[in-house]
Amino acid sequence: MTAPAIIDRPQRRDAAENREIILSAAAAVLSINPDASVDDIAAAASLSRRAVYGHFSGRDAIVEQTLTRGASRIATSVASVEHEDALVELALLGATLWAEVNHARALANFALRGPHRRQVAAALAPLRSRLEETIARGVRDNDIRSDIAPKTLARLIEGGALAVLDEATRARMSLQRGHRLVILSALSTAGMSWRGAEKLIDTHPILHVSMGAK
Amino acid sequence: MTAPAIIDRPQRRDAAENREIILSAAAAVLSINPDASVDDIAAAASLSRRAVYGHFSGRDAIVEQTLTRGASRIATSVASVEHEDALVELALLGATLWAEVNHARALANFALRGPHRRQVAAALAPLRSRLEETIARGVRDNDIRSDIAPKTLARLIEGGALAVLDEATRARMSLQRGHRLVILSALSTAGMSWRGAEKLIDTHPILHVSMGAK
DNA sequence: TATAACTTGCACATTGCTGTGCAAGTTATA
DNA sequence: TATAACTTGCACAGCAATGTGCAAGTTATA
Repeated sequence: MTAPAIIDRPQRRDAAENREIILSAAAAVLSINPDASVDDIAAAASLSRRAVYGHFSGRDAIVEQTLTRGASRIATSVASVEHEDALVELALLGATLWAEVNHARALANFALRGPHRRQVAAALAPLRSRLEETIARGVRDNDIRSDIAPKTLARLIEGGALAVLDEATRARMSLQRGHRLVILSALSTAGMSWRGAEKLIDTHPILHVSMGAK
Repeated sequence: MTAPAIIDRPQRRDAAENREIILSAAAAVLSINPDASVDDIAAAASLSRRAVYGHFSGRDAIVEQTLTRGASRIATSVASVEHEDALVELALLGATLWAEVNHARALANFALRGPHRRQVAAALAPLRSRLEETIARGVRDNDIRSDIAPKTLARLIEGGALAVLDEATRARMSLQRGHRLVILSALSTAGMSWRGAEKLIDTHPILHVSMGAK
């Protein structure tokens, strides 16, 4: 016999894939039911519960990873949004959220209740501060309502957007329709009349279907 | 000895009171955390867990009663709302919801997830159909936006209102401020410009502080 | 193709919550 | 004030979910 050398092989490719699959499944399942069990997640990932524990130390770790992941995806998208017109920028922020519906909803489900509140709040901080910034600018430019404090207004726009995301999911809305609806919701809450909002969208090609970045 | 007559005394007054206290506590606790345990509810009611089981057959019964109760309170309030101007009526519906914040939020927490979905949906049906009605009338009168289907719009207004309720609770907003904010949110989502919404409120005393009914 | 990486299924201990029984108190009220 | 109504605390069984160990498979890859 040759030497019984202890060889360390690298992680197998399919294992790494499965890890991703689990996180995707978690995002999908948790966005519907934030109390979903490890078994539920495993089933959605077409893996055994036991295998899941091979990838994550426990349910909390899965939730944590899912949230961190969703938050950073959104943060990244949000960072690249910019426009001279605060209203257009606001609309683009809404569109960004729409592009990440599943992640956004998973986050939203944990934003209020449960022991992950703080973590989620921290993870969403970039989006929120960005939103407040844009709103403050819009108020200065007289484009956005001044009868509600920017901080409060930011929360209301955020809440309204999530309501749209829920309704869009529930009604299996088309991508185009959902895209436009999130934008309309944000602009309306920001103070625009509906005709004004429609017009703004129509006159800015960047707000149409494909949105700016990939 | 006299006859060992088996006497049936009526329920004691404090017991009936305790039942009410439990339901109030449940509404408060469940509006914050829909997964609250029987122990949490008992603690909020300043009673032992065991005593709670003396009043209700189980957690489900408590939840069920709480929801039914909240729904009927809201349904009653909603039924008395009426105004020739659809926009004003919409605003009044919002104010009604505000007057029942705790119950409304408790309901909302169960409207989406869990096995009580159907029950809650059924209980909220009157409010929703009323909302859709009012919206449809507003659209006919050219007072409400026509770019979003009335059914969808109803859901968005509902969602927006709940977002306000959440934010108002979180920020410990004053009654007046919350009242006005819910109305503003509804009118904005309905398509009004913010100046238009402010003006509408100011020109209709019925939309001010004390709202119509008690 | 040999082998380590990975998955699976099962068993098992643990935890937290539900719901019930009972004995010993406390409190409203006939 | 006697007594039934009510509350309390404790013990206990049941259940669902978590997290771990292990033996026997399957699959990627060196």
